Order: sequence, then structure tokens, then C-alpha cells
Amino acid sequence: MSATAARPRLPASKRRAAILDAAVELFSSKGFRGVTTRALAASVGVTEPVLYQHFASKHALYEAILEMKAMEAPFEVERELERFTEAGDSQAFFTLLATLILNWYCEDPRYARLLMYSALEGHELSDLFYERHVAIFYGWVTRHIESQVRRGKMRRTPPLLAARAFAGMVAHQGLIYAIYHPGDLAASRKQVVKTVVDLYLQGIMK
Amino acid sequence: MSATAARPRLPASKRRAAILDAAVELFSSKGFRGVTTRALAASVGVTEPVLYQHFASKHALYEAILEMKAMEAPFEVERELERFTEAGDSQAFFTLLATLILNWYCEDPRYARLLMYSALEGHELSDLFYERHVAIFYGWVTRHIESQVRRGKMRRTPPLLAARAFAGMVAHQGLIYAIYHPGDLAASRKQVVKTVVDLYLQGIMK
DNA sequence: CCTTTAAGTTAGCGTCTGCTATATTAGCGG
DNA sequence: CCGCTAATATAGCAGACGCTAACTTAAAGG
Repeated sequence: MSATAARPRLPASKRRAAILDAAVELFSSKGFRGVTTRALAASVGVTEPVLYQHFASKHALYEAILEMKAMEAPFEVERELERFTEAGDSQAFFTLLATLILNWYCEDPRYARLLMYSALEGHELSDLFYERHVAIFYGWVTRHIESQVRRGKMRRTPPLLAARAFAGMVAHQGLIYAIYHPGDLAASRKQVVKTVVDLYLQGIMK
Repeated sequence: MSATAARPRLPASKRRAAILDAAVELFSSKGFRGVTTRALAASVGVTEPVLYQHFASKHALYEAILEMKAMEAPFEVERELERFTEAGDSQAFFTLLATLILNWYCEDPRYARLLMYSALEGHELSDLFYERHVAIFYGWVTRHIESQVRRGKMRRTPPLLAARAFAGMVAHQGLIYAIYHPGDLAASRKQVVKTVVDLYLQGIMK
């Protein structure tokens, strides 16, 4: 009687990964409330109960994504950045940071959108991302600026404000790319980094 | 039998305005899909059919907000900006622009959130805002930069990229304020404008 | 005071949503 | 080849959703 399509039975871990991947795709384009569990299941190629075998609820599934991304630590570069600060090499410092940020947007703009959604929708784990990435980023930059000011190599500027200004210069390019998509950021990435860092370091005026 | 609370009967125009105001509040905090017509009606203090007397659908109501905001032309300042460009006064030019942007975020951060939502959710009228504000902004700045480069007063820099960098420096501060809300932007607005414009114009290095 | 108009309500339709109790079957260890 | 486990499907509940037909009543004009 049943003409069931004989779906391939994946081991739990693979199925879970497949669900997460499809979820990122959908949540990033429609937001948490814009995605139904039915649509998600269909996109994975299974039925709804399968989702609930791997995640307690729609919310838990969403939080699994956020946590996964928030915990992706960028701490490998921390030591390198500190070396640049100690060496007083602002050029290298800001170039690395800008490259990091733009790469993050380019590699998977879906996460940029998803995190933007989560921040707007006020999900708790969104704060986690802020603490573990944005705030830490500001910390790195302010420390670098303060260090350079002490050495007399940089003009005295409110450090947090200046850090945000740099973050804005870079992230805005990525944001426009992830949301409005005019032009291919990936291709021009290197030029963007070069121009923005140059602008930030030396100023636009002759 | 009926214990109806004898609601005040507003003239259509006032009721319509009240609905729009409550709608901005709700849509900006929960997004289009996060707001139900029931919740909106309750927030206005009426019942659902009243909403449908003023707007054909939930979508039409939302688009009325977007159109209202997109059409709010900033063209009053256009002539002033052009004068600054002609006079070669970059200081005044960028100060006015930065003030404009930050004021926009401060006056009503709800719209910043609402427009962010609409961009993510891909509403058609979101493009209208991009065209009528973001793209026009880029146009002003690129023209100013090109003009200054021709006069030899500014370093040769990819104009659109430089325009976006400036937009990012300023808007990022507003965005952080509208979304994560750490600190009071309104109070420090003037210092932010001063610092950012100074940074952009003269560069951070001594 | 009576008529007319429109601002407002009640009640509920059809559909979709998150989620689940229950049944079924693929595939591995023995 | 069997039996067990875990991966999957069917069917559907209870509530929420966008929206509407039909009724009620406040209030302005003659």
C-alpha cells in the first residue's frame, strides 16, 4: 500500500549536520519566524518528526546554530595581533583585521544575515556573539591604539570610538554585500582591504 | 447585555496615524512576520477589523510605513552639500553628512531597525529606500571626492569605496546603538561627529 | 428629535503552525 | 536468517494566524 520513497538512512550525526546546514540556509534568508518546521523538513528531504529527534524544539535548533557560530573562536589570530601591537606595526595589524572581517563576510554571507536577524529578533545567544566577537574585536583595537598613542606614533583619539570607526569602515562593505548584494565583494576583497586600511591609517587628505 | 467600553471614536485620519505609529513600534521590534494583526490591534486599542478599514492588508500597512519613510526626502540639504563641494569645504561637507546620519539614528532608532528588517526580509520597498537614500548618499560623497581629487586637495582613492568607508564609520556607530544599545549615542553625538570626521579627513597617524 | 454616516464590535471562516503519538521499515550484530 | 535498534513516515491535535460578513452605536447636520 505504502509507496514510501525509500529515503537513504543517514547515521544520526550526518542527518544532524544536514539539518543544520539547511537550517542556516533558510533562517538566514527568512529569519527565525519566517521559517516553518515543515519547510525546513522539506528542504532537508525528510519529515518533521526527524527534526525533533535531533533537536528538542525549533528554538533549540536555532540556538544550536548560534552557539556553533559564536563559539567559533578567532583566537588563533589573537597572538599574531598582539605581536603586531608590540612591534608597533599598525599597517600589519589593521590589514590582518580587515582581511579577517571581509573574509568572514565573503566565506558565508548567510551567517552575516543570520546573526543580523538574531540581533534584531533579540535572541539571547545573539549577545553571546557580541561578547565573543564584537566586544573582543573592539578590545584588540582599543589596546592597539592606546599603545600607539603612548608611543607617540598615533594622534590622541577616543579609542573605542576610533575602533568602532574602523570596524564600520570594513564591516559596512561586507554588510552591503550580504544584504543588498550590489557587486562582488569577494573579487575586490584585496583592494578593499588595501584602500580602507590606507585610508584609516593615513587619512584621505593630502 | 454588551459591556462595551465606549471607546473614543477618532476621525479616520487620526486613527490611521495611531495605527501607523503603533505599527512602527511593533514592526521595528519584531519584524513583519513577528507581529500579528491581533497584537497590533490590541496595541492600538481597537479590534482587528478597524485595521482593515484603513489598510487593505497587513502587507499594505507595512508598505505604507516603508513608503512614508522612503519618501521623506533629505533634499533640503542637497543644495547645501553642493555648495560645500563647490567651495571645496570638505570639513563642512562631511560634518553635515555625519550629523545628518547620526541624527537619523538618534531621532528614531525604530526606523533603523524597521528598515534593517525590511532589507533582510527582502520587501520590495526596501530597495526604494536604498535607491532614495543610500545610493544618493554614495553619489554625493563620490562627487565630492572626485571634485577634491581634481583640485589636488585629496589623495586619489576609489571614490565609491571611500564613500562607503565614510558611511560605515558613521553608520556603524548608529547601528550598534539601534541594535545592541550599549551607551547613549544621543548624548555623545557631537563628539562622535567631530572625532569621526577628523579621523576621516586627516587620518589617524601623526 | 430624527436621520444618516461611519467608527466600532462580535463571532468565526479556512488555513497554517509547532509539535507529537504511533506505526513502519532499513540495516547491522549475531 | 533473525531480532533489535534506530531512522523515518503517517496522521492529526490544539492553538494561532490573516482576514471578513454582519451587526451595533456614537455623533454631526438639519
